[in-house]
Amino acid sequence: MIHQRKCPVETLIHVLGGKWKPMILWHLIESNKRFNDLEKLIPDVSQKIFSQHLRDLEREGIVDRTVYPTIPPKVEYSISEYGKKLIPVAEVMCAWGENHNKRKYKESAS
Amino acid sequence: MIHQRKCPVETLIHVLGGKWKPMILWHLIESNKRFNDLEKLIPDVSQKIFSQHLRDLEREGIVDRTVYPTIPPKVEYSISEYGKKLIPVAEVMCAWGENHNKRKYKESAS
DNA sequence: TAATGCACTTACTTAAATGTAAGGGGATGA
DNA sequence: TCATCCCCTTACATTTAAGTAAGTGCATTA
Repeated sequence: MIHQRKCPVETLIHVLGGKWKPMILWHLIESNKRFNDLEKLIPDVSQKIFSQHLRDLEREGIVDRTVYPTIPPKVEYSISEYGKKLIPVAEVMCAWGENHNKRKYKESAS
Repeated sequence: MIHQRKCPVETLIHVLGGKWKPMILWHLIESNKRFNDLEKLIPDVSQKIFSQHLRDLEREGIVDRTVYPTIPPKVEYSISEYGKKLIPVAEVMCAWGENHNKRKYKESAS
Protein backbone atom coordinates (compact mmCIF):
# COMPACT_ATOMS: atom_id res chain seq x y z
CA MET A 1 0.00 0.00 0.00
CA ILE A 2 2.73 2.35 1.02
CA HIS A 3 4.55 1.50 -2.19
CA GLN A 4 1.76 2.97 -4.23
CA ARG A 5 2.21 6.32 -2.63
CA LYS A 6 5.83 6.69 -3.60
CA CYS A 7 6.88 8.87 -6.50
CA PRO A 8 7.88 6.48 -9.28
CA VAL A 9 10.79 8.65 -10.35
CA GLU A 10 12.18 8.39 -6.85
CA THR A 11 11.72 4.64 -7.00
CA LEU A 12 13.95 4.45 -10.03
CA ILE A 13 16.49 6.82 -8.55
CA HIS A 14 16.55 4.68 -5.45
CA VAL A 15 17.10 1.49 -7.44
CA LEU A 16 19.87 2.95 -9.61
CA GLY A 17 21.10 5.52 -7.17
CA GLY A 18 23.92 3.72 -5.42
CA LYS A 19 27.25 5.24 -6.24
CA TRP A 20 28.40 2.24 -8.27
CA LYS A 21 25.15 0.68 -9.44
CA PRO A 22 25.03 2.16 -12.92
CA MET A 23 28.56 1.00 -13.54
CA ILE A 24 27.86 -2.50 -12.22
CA LEU A 25 24.86 -2.77 -14.52
CA TRP A 26 26.85 -1.44 -17.44
CA HIS A 27 29.37 -4.22 -17.06
CA LEU A 28 26.74 -6.89 -16.51
CA ILE A 29 24.86 -5.86 -19.63
CA GLU A 30 27.99 -6.61 -21.59
CA SER A 31 28.25 -10.12 -20.16
CA ASN A 32 27.78 -12.17 -17.01
CA LYS A 33 30.48 -11.58 -14.46
CA ARG A 34 31.82 -13.07 -11.28
CA PHE A 35 32.38 -11.10 -8.12
CA ASN A 36 36.09 -10.89 -8.70
CA ASP A 37 35.71 -9.88 -12.33
CA LEU A 38 33.57 -6.95 -11.34
CA GLU A 39 36.02 -5.93 -8.66
CA LYS A 40 38.79 -5.80 -11.20
CA LEU A 41 36.66 -3.80 -13.61
CA ILE A 42 35.65 -1.27 -10.96
CA PRO A 43 38.72 -1.12 -8.77
CA ASP A 44 37.76 1.92 -6.71
CA VAL A 45 34.83 0.38 -4.92
CA SER A 46 35.19 -1.32 -1.57
CA GLN A 47 34.14 -4.94 -1.23
CA LYS A 48 31.57 -4.02 1.34
CA ILE A 49 29.71 -1.52 -0.81
CA PHE A 50 30.16 -3.80 -3.72
CA SER A 51 28.36 -6.74 -2.23
CA GLN A 52 25.80 -4.40 -0.72
CA HIS A 53 24.96 -2.92 -4.11
CA LEU A 54 24.88 -6.33 -5.67
CA ARG A 55 22.51 -7.56 -3.00
CA ASP A 56 20.32 -4.48 -3.48
CA LEU A 57 20.10 -5.10 -7.20
CA GLU A 58 19.34 -8.75 -6.56
CA ARG A 59 16.59 -7.89 -4.08
CA GLU A 60 15.00 -5.58 -6.63
CA GLY A 61 15.05 -8.39 -9.16
CA ILE A 62 17.40 -6.59 -11.54
CA VAL A 63 20.27 -9.04 -11.34
CA ASP A 64 20.40 -12.79 -10.90
CA ARG A 65 22.95 -14.44 -8.69
CA THR A 66 24.00 -17.98 -9.50
CA VAL A 67 26.10 -19.92 -7.04
CA TYR A 68 28.21 -22.88 -8.18
CA PRO A 69 29.01 -24.83 -5.03
CA THR A 70 32.57 -25.60 -6.03
CA ILE A 71 35.69 -25.13 -3.97
CA PRO A 72 36.68 -22.35 -4.17
CA PRO A 73 33.17 -21.03 -4.73
CA LYS A 74 32.04 -19.46 -7.95
CA VAL A 75 29.27 -16.90 -8.02
CA GLU A 76 28.03 -15.44 -11.23
CA TYR A 77 25.99 -12.27 -11.62
CA SER A 78 23.85 -11.49 -14.61
CA ILE A 79 21.07 -9.18 -15.70
CA SER A 80 17.70 -10.83 -15.14
CA GLU A 81 14.95 -10.85 -17.74
CA TYR A 82 13.17 -8.27 -15.64
CA GLY A 83 16.35 -6.25 -15.35
CA LYS A 84 16.60 -6.04 -19.12
CA LYS A 85 13.56 -3.82 -19.07
CA LEU A 86 15.74 -1.23 -17.45
CA ILE A 87 18.10 -1.04 -20.40
CA PRO A 88 16.00 1.22 -22.65
CA VAL A 89 15.26 3.43 -19.66
CA ALA A 90 18.96 3.69 -18.93
CA GLU A 91 19.57 4.56 -22.57
CA VAL A 92 17.17 7.48 -22.41
CA MET A 93 18.74 8.65 -19.17
CA CYS A 94 22.15 8.23 -20.70
CA ALA A 95 21.31 10.31 -23.74
CA TRP A 96 20.08 13.15 -21.59
CA GLY A 97 23.12 12.89 -19.33
CA GLU A 98 25.53 12.97 -22.24
CA ASN A 99 23.93 16.06 -23.63
CA HIS A 100 23.94 17.68 -20.22
CA ASN A 101 27.62 16.93 -19.71
CA LYS A 102 28.42 18.46 -23.07
CA ARG A 103 26.40 21.52 -22.23
CA LYS A 104 28.23 21.98 -18.96
CA TYR A 105 31.51 21.52 -20.74
CA LYS A 106 30.72 24.23 -23.26
CA GLU A 107 29.51 26.48 -20.48
CA SER A 108 32.71 26.16 -18.49
CA ALA A 109 34.82 26.56 -21.64
CA SER A 110 33.21 29.82 -22.70
CA MET B 1 37.24 17.77 -19.53
CA ILE B 2 36.46 15.98 -16.33
CA HIS B 3 32.77 16.21 -17.14
CA GLN B 4 33.26 14.06 -20.20
CA ARG B 5 34.55 11.21 -18.14
CA LYS B 6 31.50 10.99 -15.95
CA CYS B 7 28.88 8.31 -16.48
CA PRO B 8 25.87 10.08 -18.04
CA VAL B 9 23.40 8.05 -16.03
CA GLU B 10 25.07 9.26 -12.86
CA THR B 11 24.86 12.79 -14.17
CA LEU B 12 21.11 12.52 -14.45
CA ILE B 13 20.80 10.85 -11.08
CA HIS B 14 22.83 13.65 -9.59
CA VAL B 15 20.65 16.32 -11.16
CA LEU B 16 17.38 14.69 -10.10
CA GLY B 17 18.68 12.92 -7.05
CA GLY B 18 17.91 15.35 -4.27
CA LYS B 19 15.26 14.09 -1.93
CA TRP B 20 12.68 16.63 -3.07
CA LYS B 21 13.79 17.51 -6.58
CA PRO B 22 11.43 15.24 -8.51
CA MET B 23 8.51 16.60 -6.53
CA ILE B 24 9.58 20.20 -7.05
CA LEU B 25 9.83 19.62 -10.77
CA TRP B 26 6.50 17.86 -10.80
CA HIS B 27 4.79 20.91 -9.35
CA LEU B 28 6.65 23.35 -11.59
CA ILE B 29 5.67 21.41 -14.70
CA GLU B 30 2.07 22.02 -13.79
CA SER B 31 2.60 25.78 -13.51
CA ASN B 32 5.03 28.43 -12.37
CA LYS B 33 5.21 28.75 -8.62
CA ARG B 34 6.54 31.08 -5.98
CA PHE B 35 8.76 29.98 -3.13
CA ASN B 36 5.87 30.04 -0.69
CA ASP B 37 3.55 28.16 -3.01
CA LEU B 38 6.01 25.34 -3.29
CA GLU B 39 6.50 25.27 0.45
CA LYS B 40 2.81 24.84 0.94
CA LEU B 41 2.62 22.10 -1.67
CA ILE B 42 5.53 20.19 -0.17
CA PRO B 43 5.13 20.89 3.50
CA ASP B 44 7.62 18.34 4.84
CA VAL B 45 10.72 19.93 3.41
CA SER B 46 12.77 22.44 5.36
CA GLN B 47 13.34 25.88 3.90
CA LYS B 48 17.06 25.30 3.84
CA ILE B 49 16.95 22.16 1.72
CA PHE B 50 14.26 23.72 -0.33
CA SER B 51 16.23 26.73 -1.44
CA GLN B 52 19.28 24.54 -1.83
CA HIS B 53 17.50 22.21 -4.23
CA LEU B 54 16.03 25.13 -6.07
CA ARG B 55 19.45 26.69 -6.46
CA ASP B 56 20.86 23.37 -7.66
CA LEU B 57 18.16 23.06 -10.30
CA GLU B 58 18.76 26.66 -11.32
CA ARG B 59 22.50 26.13 -11.62
CA GLU B 60 21.89 23.11 -13.86
CA GLY B 61 19.67 25.25 -16.05
CA ILE B 62 16.55 23.19 -15.38
CA VAL B 63 14.54 25.93 -13.70
CA ASP B 64 14.37 29.66 -14.22
CA ARG B 65 14.16 32.07 -11.33
CA THR B 66 12.49 35.39 -11.89
CA VAL B 67 12.71 38.09 -9.25
CA TYR B 68 10.14 40.86 -9.13
CA PRO B 69 11.73 43.62 -7.06
CA THR B 70 8.58 44.52 -5.18
CA ILE B 71 8.11 44.88 -1.46
CA PRO B 72 7.67 42.27 -0.18
CA PRO B 73 9.70 40.49 -2.83
CA LYS B 74 8.19 38.07 -5.29
CA VAL B 75 10.24 35.27 -6.78
CA GLU B 76 8.82 32.96 -9.36
CA TYR B 77 10.21 29.60 -10.36
CA SER B 78 9.49 27.90 -13.65
CA ILE B 79 10.77 25.11 -15.86
CA SER B 80 13.20 26.49 -18.41
CA GLU B 81 13.07 25.61 -22.08
CA TYR B 82 16.08 23.41 -21.50
CA GLY B 83 14.42 21.87 -18.48
CA LYS B 84 11.46 20.82 -20.59
CA LYS B 85 13.75 18.36 -22.32
CA LEU B 86 13.79 16.46 -19.07
CA ILE B 87 10.07 15.84 -19.11
CA PRO B 88 10.01 12.93 -21.56
CA VAL B 89 12.96 11.40 -19.73
CA ALA B 90 11.09 11.71 -16.47
CA GLU B 91 8.08 10.08 -18.08
CA VAL B 92 10.09 7.05 -19.10
CA MET B 93 11.57 6.84 -15.63
CA CYS B 94 8.15 7.25 -14.13
CA ALA B 95 6.66 4.44 -16.19
CA TRP B 96 9.37 2.06 -15.10
CA GLY B 97 9.04 3.16 -11.49
CA GLU B 98 5.28 2.66 -11.50
CA ASN B 99 5.63 -0.82 -12.84
CA HIS B 100 8.34 -1.59 -10.32
CA ASN B 101 6.22 -0.35 -7.45
CA LYS B 102 3.35 -2.53 -8.58
CA ARG B 103 5.64 -5.51 -8.87
CA LYS B 104 6.90 -5.03 -5.36
CA TYR B 105 3.38 -4.64 -4.11
CA LYS B 106 2.31 -7.94 -5.65
CA GLU B 107 5.41 -9.59 -4.28
CA SER B 108 4.73 -8.49 -0.73
CA ALA B 109 1.03 -9.39 -1.03
CA SER B 110 1.71 -12.96 -2.05
C1' DT C 1 6.76 50.85 18.36
C1' DA C 2 5.88 46.43 17.22
C1' DA C 3 4.17 42.94 14.15
C1' DT C 4 3.65 41.03 9.44
C1' DG C 5 4.99 39.14 4.79
C1' DC C 6 8.37 37.20 1.63
C1' DA C 7 12.43 34.81 0.34
C1' DC C 8 15.89 33.48 1.91
C1' DT C 9 20.81 32.41 4.89
C1' DT C 10 23.59 30.84 8.78
C1' DA C 11 25.13 27.87 12.49
C1' DC C 12 24.47 23.68 14.41
C1' DT C 13 22.70 18.66 14.73
C1' DT C 14 21.28 14.23 13.04
C1' DA C 15 20.85 10.59 9.74
C1' DA C 16 22.33 8.08 5.67
C1' DA C 17 25.81 6.52 2.46
C1' DT C 18 30.27 5.20 1.68
C1' DG C 19 34.99 3.83 2.96
C1' DT C 20 38.82 1.11 5.68
C1' DA C 21 40.68 -2.81 7.67
C1' DA C 22 40.35 -7.11 9.17
C1' DG C 23 38.37 -11.83 9.49
C1' DG C 24 36.01 -16.39 8.16
C1' DG C 25 35.42 -20.96 5.97
C1' DG C 26 36.77 -24.82 3.53
C1' DA C 27 39.61 -27.30 0.24
C1' DT C 28 44.04 -27.38 -2.17
C1' DG C 29 49.00 -26.76 -3.16
C1' DA C 30 53.95 -25.82 -1.22
C1' DT D 1 51.82 -26.22 8.75
C1' DC D 2 51.15 -22.24 6.26
C1' DA D 3 49.57 -19.68 2.47
C1' DT D 4 46.20 -19.33 -1.34
C1' DC D 5 41.75 -18.82 -3.65
C1' DC D 6 36.97 -16.94 -3.67
C1' DC D 7 33.03 -14.50 -1.83
C1' DC D 8 31.79 -12.33 1.17
C1' DT D 9 30.62 -10.15 6.50
C1' DT D 10 31.59 -7.38 10.61
C1' DA D 11 33.08 -3.44 13.38
C1' DC D 12 34.48 1.00 13.13
C1' DA D 13 35.45 5.72 10.85
C1' DT D 14 34.51 9.26 7.61
C1' DT D 15 31.97 11.89 4.25
C1' DT D 16 27.72 13.67 2.37
C1' DA D 17 22.84 14.80 2.64
C1' DA D 18 19.14 16.39 5.15
C1' DG D 19 16.82 18.51 9.20
C1' DT D 20 16.11 22.24 13.12
C1' DA D 21 15.95 26.68 14.83
C1' DA D 22 16.88 31.14 14.56
C1' DG D 23 18.00 35.42 12.14
C1' DT D 24 18.12 39.10 8.09
C1' DG D 25 16.15 43.08 5.40
C1' DC D 26 12.89 46.16 3.85
C1' DA D 27 8.38 48.33 3.58
C1' DT D 28 3.62 48.33 5.00
C1' DT D 29 0.01 47.91 8.52
C1' DA D 30 -1.82 48.24 13.40
